[in-house]
Amino acid sequence: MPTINDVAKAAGVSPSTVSYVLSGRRPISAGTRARVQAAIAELGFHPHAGARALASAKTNVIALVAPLRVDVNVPVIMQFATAVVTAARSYNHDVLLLTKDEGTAGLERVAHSTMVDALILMDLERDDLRIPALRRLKQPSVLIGLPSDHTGIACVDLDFAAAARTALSYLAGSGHRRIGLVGPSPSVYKRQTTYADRFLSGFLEASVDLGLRTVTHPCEPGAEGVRSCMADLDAELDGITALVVHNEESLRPLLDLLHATGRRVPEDISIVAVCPRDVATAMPVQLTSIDIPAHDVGTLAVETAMRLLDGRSIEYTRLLAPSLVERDSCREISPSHR
Amino acid sequence: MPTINDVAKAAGVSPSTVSYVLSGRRPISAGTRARVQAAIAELGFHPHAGARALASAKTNVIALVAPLRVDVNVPVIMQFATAVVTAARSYNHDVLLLTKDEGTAGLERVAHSTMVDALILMDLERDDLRIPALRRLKQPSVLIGLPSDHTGIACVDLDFAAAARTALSYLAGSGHRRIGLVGPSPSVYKRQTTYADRFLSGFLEASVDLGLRTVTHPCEPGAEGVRSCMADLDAELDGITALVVHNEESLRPLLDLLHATGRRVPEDISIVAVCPRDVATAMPVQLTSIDIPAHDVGTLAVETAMRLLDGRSIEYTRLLAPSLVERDSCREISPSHR
DNA sequence: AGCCATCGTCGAAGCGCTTCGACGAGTGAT
DNA sequence: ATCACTCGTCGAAGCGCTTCGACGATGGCT
Repeated sequence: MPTINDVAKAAGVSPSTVSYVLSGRRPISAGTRARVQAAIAELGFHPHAGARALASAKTNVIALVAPLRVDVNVPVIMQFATAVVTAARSYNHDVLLLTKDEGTAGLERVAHSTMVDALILMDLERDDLRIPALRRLKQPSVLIGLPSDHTGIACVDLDFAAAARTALSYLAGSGHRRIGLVGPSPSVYKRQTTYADRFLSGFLEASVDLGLRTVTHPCEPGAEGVRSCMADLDAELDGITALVVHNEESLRPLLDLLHATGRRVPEDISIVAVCPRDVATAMPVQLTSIDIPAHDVGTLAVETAMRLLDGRSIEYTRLLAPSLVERDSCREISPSHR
Repeated sequence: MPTINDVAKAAGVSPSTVSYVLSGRRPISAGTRARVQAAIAELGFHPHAGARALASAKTNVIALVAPLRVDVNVPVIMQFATAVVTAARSYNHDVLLLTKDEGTAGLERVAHSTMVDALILMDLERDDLRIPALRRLKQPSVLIGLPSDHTGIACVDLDFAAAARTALSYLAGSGHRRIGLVGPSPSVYKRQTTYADRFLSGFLEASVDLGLRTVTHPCEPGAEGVRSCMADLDAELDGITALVVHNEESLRPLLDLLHATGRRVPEDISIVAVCPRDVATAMPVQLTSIDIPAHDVGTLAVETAMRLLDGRSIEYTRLLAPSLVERDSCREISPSHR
């Protein structure tokens, strides 16, 4: 492996000049620059990352802390990760992948040993223990999610409350008055993942504002979970004409159940799903849905981290506006039936 | 951030002694060790990763190159990644996540700049362009997959040929004589992902050996793809009594189709799936399946990398034996019907 | 008693890069 | 012609760690 000294000799300049060519931090004449670049190319020189980190106090690496359980929301996690890696690369950074399992200790390990310049975390809980730890780090962090006490920490997420409102006002606009919410699984609530709460409160508020009769229920995974969730919803409110489904995993079994029980979508019951676009379109009925913009959120998280790193101003809380796409799972209720 | 010098002063020893306490490479008296450790704890000292990498020529980081497209096999990718990260941590290593999109350039970048000690790649193609590049790196690499020319490079994977044989001989053992293969999507074949080929040739060989009538077809994703795949299979061979499905995405639509066309599983048609356990059990009919042991493969890949790193011997090609788990999607054909 | 190993510790030399201050050579204004 | 800059380059210091050789102190042998 050639070093910067080898390059310097080959180009007939000093090592510092090579460094300045690389970084552009000082003016270098066109001729010198060309010679240096030629030498770099010829020798196949790549600066040693460790040496660089040591001398410059920057690693050009960001940590991504992901929940690598298999249980939850795998495709969404994957989309976040993809977006983060891609965006990071576009800023000439790499991504160190940590599991949420390592908890606070993992964050401190990579931060204290100066392996990363910044951290991006996903799957935050309401009172996430990692937050106080994050505050103590010298590296900035960006959260994908919105825990309760996030003062001074950058947060990026879909505006789930607005998403719930959007879903309801869309349905209300089509004449629906009796609407059920198929929520995430109880374990998501138990884990206090905040998007569940935010969606739920948005849902409840909007249902008051719009004067709707609504009923909500978490939904265990699997066919049995869906069956009992639907049974509960139906028991608590009859004449339900629409469902809002905030539970990717249950979408499929739910459609199966409705089919099996002879409730046609959208003729007998309308559905608005909250899920990634491709999940909505992979169903036998193309679902009208509110997208979870994982790509945008991931990209924005990286962008925010970069701004933080070079001291530019940021908005500490960025909740992306939901967008609803109409497909084939909703129908208008004619005024006579309202 | 305290440095090793601060620790040395606090403990009243030289920096090198601290280093030896940390690394254990030279004997240190119990008393000294205790004082040093106390100083480390008190100051909250964490060695600077860059400095370490520079001085020791080791980063304790391995690269994981994953296909971060959304299109293929997301849960399996995720399981590999999880296993790799977890295993790496157990060897005190971290994981740098790269996308396959970066191609050869990405590998060279992280390798030449000494960001990683070893590389693990997944989703290899038959004549993967990255292999020659890998050979030129000073860091060792481990492949999850089995490209055609892999001499001198460690490979780990499920033995897909054996998996196909296992599936067929299981079905043959239950009296099935006419069997269809629902293969991966054409794009997987086009990409020359080798597991598809290996499974297919295992399938064809075994069908000859066992004297079966078989027919095979790739399967486009989605309901339409499944429909046309089944139509082709039925057209080319009538009286099919069993299907082997080597296509996770199609499992669900396939079951729907069979249901819709009145073919009951397993009464009218038996199914053996090749997919992760949890996919097999998430279906309305619990599927008899051959597991894709992503966790084992990922762990083994890391283990192999570690052996390579400390110069221990390895087996260059490790194909894990398939294991078939019986569930509810197969039935025995009575001799009179054969 | 004398010798050789071994043990435990230290000092110093790097590892490869960035960055700061310095300095000669141009440039424009006076 | 002179001064004051700016431009382009260099040299050296230093980032925080590992590791090699050296060396005094012990201890087990003969």
